[in-house]
Formats: sequence, structure tokens, C-alpha cells
Amino acid sequence: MSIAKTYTPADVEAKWYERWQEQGFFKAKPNPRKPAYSVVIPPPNVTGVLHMGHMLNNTIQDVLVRRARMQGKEACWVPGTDHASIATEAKVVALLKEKGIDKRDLTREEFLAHAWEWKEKYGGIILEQLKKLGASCDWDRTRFTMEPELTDAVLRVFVDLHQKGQIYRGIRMVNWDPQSRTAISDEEVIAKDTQAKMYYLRYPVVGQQGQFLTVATSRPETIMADVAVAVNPNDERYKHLHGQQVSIPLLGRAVPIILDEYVAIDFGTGALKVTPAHDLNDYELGVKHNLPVIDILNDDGSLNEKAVLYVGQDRFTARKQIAKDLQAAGLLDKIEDYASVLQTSERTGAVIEPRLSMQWFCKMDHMAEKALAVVENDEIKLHPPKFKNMYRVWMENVHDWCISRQLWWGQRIPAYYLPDGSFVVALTADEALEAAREKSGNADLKISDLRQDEDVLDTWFSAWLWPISVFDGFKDPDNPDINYFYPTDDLVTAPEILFFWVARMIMAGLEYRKEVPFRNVYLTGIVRDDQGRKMSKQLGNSPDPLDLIAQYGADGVRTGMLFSSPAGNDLLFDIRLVEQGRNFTNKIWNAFRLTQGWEINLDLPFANEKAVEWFGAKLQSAQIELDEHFAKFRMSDALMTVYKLVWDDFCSVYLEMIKPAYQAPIDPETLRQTTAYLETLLKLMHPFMPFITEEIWHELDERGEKEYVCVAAWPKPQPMANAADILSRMDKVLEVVAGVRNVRNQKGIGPNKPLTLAAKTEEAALLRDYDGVIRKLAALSDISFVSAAPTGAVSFVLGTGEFFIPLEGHIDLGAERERLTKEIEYARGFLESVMKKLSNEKFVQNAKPDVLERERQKQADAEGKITALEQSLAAL
RNA sequence: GGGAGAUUAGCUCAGCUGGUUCAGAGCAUCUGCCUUACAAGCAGAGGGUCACUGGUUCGAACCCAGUAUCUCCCA
Repeated sequence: MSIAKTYTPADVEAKWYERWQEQGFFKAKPNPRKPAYSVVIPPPNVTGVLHMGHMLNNTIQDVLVRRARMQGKEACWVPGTDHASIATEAKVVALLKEKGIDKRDLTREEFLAHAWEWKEKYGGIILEQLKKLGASCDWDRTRFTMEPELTDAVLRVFVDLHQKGQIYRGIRMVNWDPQSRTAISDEEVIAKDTQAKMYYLRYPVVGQQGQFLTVATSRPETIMADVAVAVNPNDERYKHLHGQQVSIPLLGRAVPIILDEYVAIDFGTGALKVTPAHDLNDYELGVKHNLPVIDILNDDGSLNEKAVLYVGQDRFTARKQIAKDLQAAGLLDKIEDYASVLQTSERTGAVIEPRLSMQWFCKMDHMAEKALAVVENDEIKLHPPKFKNMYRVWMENVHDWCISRQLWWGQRIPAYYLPDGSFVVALTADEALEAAREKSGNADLKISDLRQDEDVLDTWFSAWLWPISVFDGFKDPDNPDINYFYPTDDLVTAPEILFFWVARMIMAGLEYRKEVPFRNVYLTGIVRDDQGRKMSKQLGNSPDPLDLIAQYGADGVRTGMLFSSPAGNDLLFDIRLVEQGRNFTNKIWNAFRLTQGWEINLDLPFANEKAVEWFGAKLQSAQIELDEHFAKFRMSDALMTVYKLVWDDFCSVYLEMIKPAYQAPIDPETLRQTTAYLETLLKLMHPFMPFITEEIWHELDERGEKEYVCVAAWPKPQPMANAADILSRMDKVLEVVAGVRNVRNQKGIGPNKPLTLAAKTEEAALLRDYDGVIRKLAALSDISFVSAAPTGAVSFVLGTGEFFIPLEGHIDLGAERERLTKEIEYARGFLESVMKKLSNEKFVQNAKPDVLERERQKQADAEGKITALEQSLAAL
């Protein structure tokens, strides 16, 4: 039989993914005989292509889902995509621009036609990429947040919350993104530290020739929107100006000097320009003092005619220009450097303008309170739990959610305006008409008299319904799917969207199902490069995931990503991790290859009882450990447990123990047991490395129609009464083996040159039991037991036992002596520290009995060891 | 400015209620091996004042206080 020496994933991955799909293994439907397990994918943007973050996130989900499936649960992983209002619209606008089409020249319908066309063409790419990774989603359930049914859910919720008074319309200071020309929510604003300038402007005091009030501002272009200058009433410097007016520099418009304790005397000059339209604090000050509002900005961030000056110029151009003009007019006192915080848009990066505008809001207070409670009482667990604190702080300080966006791509707000300016909210235009007739008392109103709100809803306003809407829980709240699969089990996502999305899904779940949407939230870290920088397209520091898969195999990439990704910690991506993953697949492949090469001789007796028994015990303890790691969502540790079990215990120890001599046959019982172990290992590895395990599974044996490792039963630990004993006995044996190998290394003796070992130990019976194992692993021709040290031998000490390897001609007496002396010194020091404890009365009184017992044991061991070492030294 | 978390080997991280092998793992490093499954490998080895300073305790990586540095969140 000839099997390739190295594993080539490219040959098998596509095949198995296809087979799994053909067999319908990923499909899930309500099954009363099975417990449900469900996960909804964090829907990637339709604009997205697979990046490293997706790889990590979806690998983790797939591991969880595959394991649940093997555990006999009805595992349902719902895939889908998000319409990503701003991001997609921006992308489509840019694309049109390239073709020479300006969005403003298009009607809403025309634009949407382009957008849909784009979505149909590119929107599914990312899901196809996930298949390459091995993601075991139920593809028949693929949803899209803007598809008709999900849109229907969004509109129903909007109407419902409006009816409940949870949604309202109002003028508020919002975060205006001048690039995408829409309001965005607080959560979409990113604060960035920057070096800005502070401009000190002279406002001439009206009627007092030559007198000025100097005001510090970082945004001089907004002076045209000033409606007052405020000073602190207690500020001695300005008492003489109380009741006066100043005129706005360059503009000449007079505004009052107002008094308010809000003004910080020690900041800037202690005089504050008040610009209600363009600053939240100023707005509040304006309301308090009954000041007018002058909005000088256009949607795109340029100045409008209300500014009078610089009309049509962009705000930043205007800022530069006005600084020059003020300088020229002698009204600029000075400019200072100033460290400030810039508010920027999450989506476009544009500098946000605080802007007063009419928007739709969703009240958060009640919903936030409930959504906080379920996390506080652990009905929903966050992993790692440190995020609980962050979650609490946010929930306790949450503001109402601005849900309207001045875009076209998205769900259009179902509010309809009557000719008189009032509005009704209804699911359809027909219903709106009915409501409008009732409201106005005008039975003659026609649909054409109504005007639907131009805005669309925030993308998260559809995403927050995702765990319910993907199971059609709004259209049909009592359908079998949602009853069976909701609440979902685990949600795997990034901490960045804990508030955007996770918190709001919890709110929606509680509001519409009276039940949490999931039990566990696993928060992954950010994938960074080896210098700790976030991976991004702009930096070009991210490898192409599909290239990686092509090069290292999906299994290699999956394990590589998991190797260093403890929950909630950032992952410093290093190609070496993926190499390690690839190497692991190759190791597995070769273990399989080894077992396939053996000739069987049916007449041979069972020759490897000790080895088989030991690996059984090892397997059992590893499985227990593995299940514990999974229970705690410690994916990295879970993988490491499997990795060490396979590589160290199975390959390096077990297979070496049972491996027949070259071209010698193996006995049937050993082969049978070994194959069974290999199958168990394949099952344990499958969630992490689905492809190679499926490949070997089928190579290993003829399999039935539906007999795939993908759906094999997850192995349960086999209870073994004396497992601990078996393991500790073998540990001692392996120490002896390591001792011999160490001597070989030190003396430069090849691994195959037969040696003999003489042991002077109380564990002779144990070593006799394992005689075959020791001889094989340590390549010994004979093991004898002695009561006195032989001469001319190299020795090593384990516990209280002494071991001698006769090696005439290899012995350096001086070096041997030195080594033994050092060991004796170390052991004496150790004994001393133990004795110190034991001679301390307080320790003996206070320590628990088992602790005391351990210390006494240590004492005995150390004394025995010292004796043994001294005898060895004497024997030299 | 407010809050949360972190600091353990060269790197990435474990370390449960303070008490065996409590100073660990993987990778990297070093040494020797192409030993008929695997050089994408085998065998072995070295490496840490558990950030710092005090305190509590018979006993501290672990508990407490302070200091330093870093990260994140919010304003």
C-alpha cells in the first residue's frame, strides 16, 4: 500500500465538504427526540470579503456546532448577511461615481435598483468563502437582513414600539456624518486624540471702541452661528461687561453676553462662545437662556447661506480662511496647540459634526434595565466574564438610540405624513391611509396625499432582531422552528459590537419573546499582526485567508488561529501558528500511515497489554479535561489538550511502544485496539480539523452510507477504576526511559545501540511489569536489578532509585562526581526547607492534615534520595 | 477627566478555595540525530526575584495597600 508521505489538504477538502452537504448533515429541523443546539452567525456585511477576524470567529462557531452535532444534538447554525446600510450605500455610491453617475441625479428607485444589482452580484461571496473554511452552516436557512420577510419583521417592530411609545420623533443633537450625509448613533462614533489648534478671537464690545472680549475656540468657522458669549458671573475679569453685547468678528452681528456658572473660569479665557446648533453643551445653554439657533452647515459639511461668510466652502477650508481673515483684521489674538478629541464616523472616518436635527429615536431605559438584569444574574453568561463590568457601565449610562438614517439603502421608516404635517405610523401604505383618514377626520384622503418618511432605519435595527427573525418569529411567533431553536445557545462575536448588537439583541429578545436570545456570549479578540497592529486592508498587513487555506489547508489554518486565541484576548497572528497547525495535520496523517503499513499475523498473542491499558487511561483523562475546557469556552486549551494527546501521548509514546520491529507483523488484538483508539482520536479532533479527520475516517475502514465522522457520536470518557494508578505507574516508567535516553544524549550514543540497565530500586516489581515497554523505548537489551552499585557505570537517580548503565570507556569520573555532588547539594537544600516547615510549631498546628502529610512524605523522599546519591558517589 | 482589566520564560498565555511534582504549557532557542510513519520529523537540554514596594499569614504568583507601565471602555 502506498500512501503519500505528506498530507495534501487541497486534494480532499472540497470533496468532503460536498459530501457533507449531499448527505444533508448540516441541515437541522425540530426534532423532539433530540435536544436543540442553535447558533446564529453574526451576519457579515454584504460588502465584506472574508478577513482574519471572520476566520477566527467562524472557526470557533464551527468547532462548537460540530461538537454539538456529534453530541447528538440537533445542531443548527443559521448563516446570513447584513445589508450594512451606510457601508453598502457608500460602496454603491462610489461605484456609481466611477461610472460617472452621481447619486443625486438618481431617483430613490433607480438608486435601489443599482444597489440590489450590486448585492446580487457580490453579496454572497463571503458565504462561499466560509464554505472553504469548513463552516457547517445550514445553508438552506441563509437569510439576509433586508429580504422581504426580515424587512417585514423590522417594520412590525417599528410600528409596535411606536404604539407602545418607545419610539418617538424629535429634534436632538445628533452625530452628523457629512460624508455619508446621515445621522449616526452614539455607538458609531469613534473618538480619536488629535493635535488641534486653539484660536483666541477678539470680539469687539458693542459701543466701547477699542474694547474686546477674547474668546478661545477650536472651531473658529462656527462663529457665524454664535448667538451669545457666556462668562461666569463670578469671574471678576468680566464683571464690567455684564449686560453688554459683543459683535461677532468679521460678521459684525451683535450678540449678548450672558452669565452662567457652567462656564469654567480657568479654561481658555473664561469666555465661551455659544453656538447652539453645533455643540451639545451650547445647545443646552441656549435652551436655558432662550437663545435662537442658527444652523450654518449643509448636509455635506459646507457652510450655508446663514453663515453669510464663506458660503459654500467646506468647514475645514472655511476654518483656514477665517483664521487668515481674522489675522488680517487684527481680531486674532493668538493660536495655541491644543490636544483635543476628534469625533469620527465608524463607517466613513469623516469628522462628525454635532448637529441639531429631526430624527427618530428608540427609548432605551426600560429595555436596558431588563437587558442588564439577565447578564447580572448570569442568565446570559459573557465569556470571558470581565466583559460583564463593561456591559454594566454601558447599560447604566445608555442614551436613547437614534435609529433614523438619511440613506436609501435600508428599511424605509413606515411613517406617513399628512398634508398638515402630522404623521401616522403603519405597516403598509393602505393601513397608513386608513389611520390618516381617521386621524384627520378626512375620509377623502388619498394615498397620493400621504408622503412617506424619506429616511431608512439603522442597520442594527434589523440586526437586533436576528435571532428571532431568522426563525420567522415575528411573522409566525408560534412556529415549530422558533419554539424549538429559540433561545439559541451560543453567540460568538467581537467585543466591539457588544453594545451595537449583543445588548440590543438581548433587549429585543426580552421584548418580543420574553426570553433571552442566547445563553452564552463568547467574545473573541481582535486579530493583530505580530507588531500588535490591528489587521486591516489599509495597512495591508493581513494575509488573504483564502490564500492561507490554499497553502496550509483549512484544518491547518483553523488550528493555527485557535492555538493562540484565549477568549477575549487579542490574537497576535503569526504565520508560524498556521505552520504549526499544518504540521499537526501532517503528524496525524503519518500516524495513520504507520498503522496502515502493518502486516497482521493472526497467530500472534496480544503483546501490548500495558501500552493499550495505559493509553486507555490517558484517553479517558484527556477527554474529561477536554470537556471541562469546552464547558468553560476555553477553545485554545481544548485544542491544546487534543494536540498533546495526539502528538505526545499517542504518537510519541503509544505508537512507539506498540510499533513492531521493521517488517515484523503485529498481533490482531493490538491492531484492533489501536485502530479503535485512532477512531476515537479522529472524533475528538473532528470539530477542530473536520477535513483530515473525515479523510482518514474513510481510509481507515469501509463506511456505511451515512457513516461519517462528521456525525459520529462524541466519545464519552470510559470510566476506569484504576486509571490514576495506571497513569502514575507509566509516568515512573517513562522517567526511567527518559533517564536512559538522556545518558545516550550526553554520551553521544546513538538511539539504536543496545545498552543494558541495572536498577537498584524499591520499584523493581513495577519495572519488571513494564520490562517490555522500557526495553523497547529505551532500546535496552537487558534490565537487571542489583543491590549494590556496579563499577564502571554511568548512573542517574530517580526518586530514591539508582540506575546504572555500564559504559566502560565513556566515564569521566571527575564530571560524574561533580554532577552527583551538585545533586546532593540541591537535595539537601530542599530537605532543609522542608524541615524548616516541619519544625515550625505553628505550621504543624495550623496546616491541614493532608498538607502536613505531604511535607512528611517530601522529607522521607528527600532523605532517601540523598542516601541514594551518596551511595552512587561512593561507588565511583 | 471617570471606570474596568492587565503585568508570570525570548513570544503568546495557563495557574481553581493561599499549602505535593507551585513556578507550568505551546512556540521559539540550544545540543545530538536523515533511527524504514513523519526533517512539516525524532531524542534530550537550558531558560523566570511571578512589574515594584510594603503589609496580612506558620506559609503569598495568589489576599490587602501604595507605586510604575500597558490595554480597553466611557466623557
